[in-house]
Amino acid sequence: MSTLKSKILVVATDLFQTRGINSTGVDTIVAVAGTTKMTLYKYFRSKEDLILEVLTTGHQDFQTWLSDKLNSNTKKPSEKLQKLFEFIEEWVTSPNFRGMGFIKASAEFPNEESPVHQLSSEQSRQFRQYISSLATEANIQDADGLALQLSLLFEGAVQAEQMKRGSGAIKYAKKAAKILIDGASTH
Amino acid sequence: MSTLKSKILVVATDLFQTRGINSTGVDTIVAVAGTTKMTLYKYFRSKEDLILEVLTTGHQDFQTWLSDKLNSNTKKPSEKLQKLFEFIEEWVTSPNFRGMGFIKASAEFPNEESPVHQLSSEQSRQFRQYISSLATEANIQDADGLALQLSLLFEGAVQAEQMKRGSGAIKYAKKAAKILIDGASTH
DNA sequence: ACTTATATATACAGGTCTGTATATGGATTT
DNA sequence: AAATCCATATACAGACCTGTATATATAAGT
Repeated sequence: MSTLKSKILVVATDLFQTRGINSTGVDTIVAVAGTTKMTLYKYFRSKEDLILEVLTTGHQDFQTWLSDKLNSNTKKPSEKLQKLFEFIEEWVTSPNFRGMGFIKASAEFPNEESPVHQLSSEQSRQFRQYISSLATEANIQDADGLALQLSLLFEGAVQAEQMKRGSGAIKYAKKAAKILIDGASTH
Repeated sequence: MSTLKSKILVVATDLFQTRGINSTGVDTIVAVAGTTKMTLYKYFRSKEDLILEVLTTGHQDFQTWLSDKLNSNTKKPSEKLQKLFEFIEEWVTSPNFRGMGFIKASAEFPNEESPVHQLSSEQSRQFRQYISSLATEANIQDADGLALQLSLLFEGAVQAEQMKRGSGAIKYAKKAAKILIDGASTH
């Protein structure tokens, strides 16, 4: 991938999170990225295309990072679920944390027919599915139910952390997750 | 309050939730409300003022509805916390549910210096504080901690329900809340 | 040296947005 | 009946937005 294209993606990701998607014009993006609109529209057919690609790469980066962390630090399948919020905490509290893309995007594009909303919704579903697969590997009966509960905690904590950095929400989310996991394991 | 002013508030509340705040122009609001821009700017100094008032009335309505429900249906303080998610479920699944204002607003106005963001953040804090007071009345030790966890579940569920109506997220949030409350009560 | 690809600089068309200015229509009050 | 208030209708200024058109520079490959 061209360095300019990835530069635009990085800058857009940052600006979308810190200023909002609709409030960030393409002029601002190219100015910060140190290029021009002509170049941006060479790599992206429209602003909507840019938004979709920002969401896609952001979600891929997160999913890759998370599953790599889980696979390299745990051996038994049952441990992964327990360690999940450890790494989520590490991710949320890292200095370059910029929030979860699909949470903001779905708020700014509430229309269900919007491609941006549809992609956000799909990414949320995928993440829940991933947690559910971890729960299934850990021999938990209602894997989907637990996955939904954990994803609620996750999205709520990210929301809180986006709202106010250093709120400590993720710490209490981690505690709550442990209680819910332990509760679901015994049944 | 003038009927026209309240009509504008009702219409704006609905449009902000269904189309997004920044994507809804004042022209659209007055057209749906059946009035003109001149009237809108008679009652609201600016669009930002309108947004702030929509948030304020929406939050007041919710808080009033919720505490009235809790006060009229429960006697013992310890019951209120248990019944909390019952009524939240009733609210979320009601046909005129339009989401929680401050959750969307904070996503669309991420800049912490923005008055809209500040009000959203304050409303989130107030709601958490209310849950904490319920927990304190129920003799729970770490009332603030439990309140934070419950608010994460709440905001996550509302987020999920905003994303996809009838997702059933609130049902699992209710179950999770019961587990967390019971766990916090015994210690 | 010549061509080709890539990025820049700049301007602009067409649309939408907020907020205001001006003039007019009714209704109520005095 | 006259004056006052309230809402309407319409137009517009100024700013911002996306996306494109045109012309120029720069670098690399043949």
